[in-house]
Amino acid sequence: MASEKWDQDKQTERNGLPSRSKGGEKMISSIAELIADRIGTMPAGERRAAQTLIASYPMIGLKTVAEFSATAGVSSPTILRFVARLGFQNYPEFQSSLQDELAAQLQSPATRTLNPPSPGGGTVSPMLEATLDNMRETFRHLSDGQLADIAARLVDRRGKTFLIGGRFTDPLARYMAAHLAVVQPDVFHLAGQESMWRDRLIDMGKRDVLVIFDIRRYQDSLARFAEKAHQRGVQIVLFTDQWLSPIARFARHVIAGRTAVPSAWDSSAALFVVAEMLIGAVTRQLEAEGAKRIREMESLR
Amino acid sequence: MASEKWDQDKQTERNGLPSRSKGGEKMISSIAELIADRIGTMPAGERRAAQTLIASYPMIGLKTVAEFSATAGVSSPTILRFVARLGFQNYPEFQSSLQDELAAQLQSPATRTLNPPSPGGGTVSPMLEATLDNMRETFRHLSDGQLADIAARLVDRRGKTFLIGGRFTDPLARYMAAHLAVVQPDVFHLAGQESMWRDRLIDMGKRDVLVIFDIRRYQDSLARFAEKAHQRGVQIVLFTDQWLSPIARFARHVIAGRTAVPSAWDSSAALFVVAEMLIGAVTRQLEAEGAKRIREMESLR
DNA sequence: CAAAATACGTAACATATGATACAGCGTCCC
DNA sequence: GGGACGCTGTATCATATGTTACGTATTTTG
Repeated sequence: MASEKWDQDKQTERNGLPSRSKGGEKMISSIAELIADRIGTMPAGERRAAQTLIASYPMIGLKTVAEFSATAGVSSPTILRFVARLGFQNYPEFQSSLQDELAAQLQSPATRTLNPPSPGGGTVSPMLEATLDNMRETFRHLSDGQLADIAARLVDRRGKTFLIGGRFTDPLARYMAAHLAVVQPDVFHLAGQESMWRDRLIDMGKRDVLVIFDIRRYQDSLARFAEKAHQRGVQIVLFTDQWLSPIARFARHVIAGRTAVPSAWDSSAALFVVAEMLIGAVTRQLEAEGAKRIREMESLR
Repeated sequence: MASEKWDQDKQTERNGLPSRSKGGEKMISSIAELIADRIGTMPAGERRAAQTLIASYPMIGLKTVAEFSATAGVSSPTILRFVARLGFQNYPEFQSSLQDELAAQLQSPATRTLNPPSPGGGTVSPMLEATLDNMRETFRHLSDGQLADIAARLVDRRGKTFLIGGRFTDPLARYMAAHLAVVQPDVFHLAGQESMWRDRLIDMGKRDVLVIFDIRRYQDSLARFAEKAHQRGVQIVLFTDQWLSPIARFARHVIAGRTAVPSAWDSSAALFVVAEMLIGAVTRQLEAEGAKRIREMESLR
């Protein structure tokens, strides 16, 4: 009776990561980091391979060399040179390493939740941390109800929607306008000279909504504009920072986002996220009509 | 754009699970369930294979038939009969299916976390969760070093900086341009008609940097532009999504942000945050000169 | 208990897959 | 502007890998 080992294969003395021998260097604990570390020293083709792998990490690396090379748009040998440069003896060894890493990840979902404790030198991590905190804080003070109200106001299509922003926040207004305009008519982004938008005031009335982005340092021109719009009965939705732009006084809805980050600039990321959610909420509510509209629009392109 | 399922992975028409043809039967959505369903009807050897796979699911299934058979203590043909009984045509097909399953899991970490749907049928929270996850994921694959490299490239002021974006991402380009233009000269945002920017190509050369934002659906016009710029030796920095815009091919640096959220739209929030960090990094490096410049600018206002 | 059917492993086979040699091309440097 | 170097793709090669055929062992059934 064959009590021996079956297809006994040479029992892979599975190596972990390739030798990062020297002391004093930074700790490399995953292939992704290894790549990030060396991507700077790679030639163009291999860098494409690296980027492709990182983009859908690590799945591509588990497929065959041929598939990998195809998605990366390079030849097979380039892929092999790439893994060789990472320090692996051959492709299967590289794949094994990826699998081990995956296995470890799957077993401890905890490690997925947050980044490695962020080494001291990291100039990025503190900023990322701050940004994430900002978002949590922003949403702690922002209920679903409020967002739903605003979304409802934007959906209620008896009037028009105008959007405008300040020096650095105008792109947010544009971003929101670009999306809203797809799902509903009468969405206008106010750009250009102050005199330009002031003239649009004449088109605005009670049933219209004006979305304003204004963070420090608040711009007088925006405040003036907001006041006039308010006088005409326009409903104002204000995106501002935690210190509240003076426009808050005229606004029907105020969204106060946290903006503090360890940088010379304030961060608009939290406001950006709120804007995206509003876009999402509006789109969802318009699903029925919106779908038709979107199809029409597609056929026009 | 709109109306696609949000975590929909482009490629892989790859057969999902084997034919669970009949209606009325219980839904099988993973290979693990499929096995649990059929393990009762399997002969001894295949059952050992099944148990082995379940025990360290799904890693063993990604290895070779030989390794699988060895760990299960059966012969290779038994493994093959096992996967055949599950309904797969051959072993590679079985592996692909496992990989797809894994990829789906990895891409929506939110679902792993098993968060209670949050009070009030909140439409907001899942989106916030997804957004935060996107950021964590994005930065997991993005090292300080890479950002520093790109920042250095932007700081190295022997050339000009051009920024451009797609239909919905152009505001990001604007946002970044607005900030960079404050701390350094020769920053240009390319807007308007395609013909407008194409004419600017003539000003671009080896020492210049072109920052492009391009996410699904990728715009041909941007790709054409990128290619021409690349031919002129312009250094391209690409902000894209995890599926990589075709422009990645020409890019010197690629930043792949996660964009999947439970909404009809893709989210650019992660890219926005990266952009802010880049702005911060550049500003920091230019501190000395920058401070002077900013003071000058202040006095001009 | 005998005979048939099923299950399983051994060994040979075909091929998909990774590895290598080499030549063309672009780039950098002198 | 010319020569050397390095990078990349094509074509070829070796082999690891999945697959199949077949004979033996085991279980099932009348």
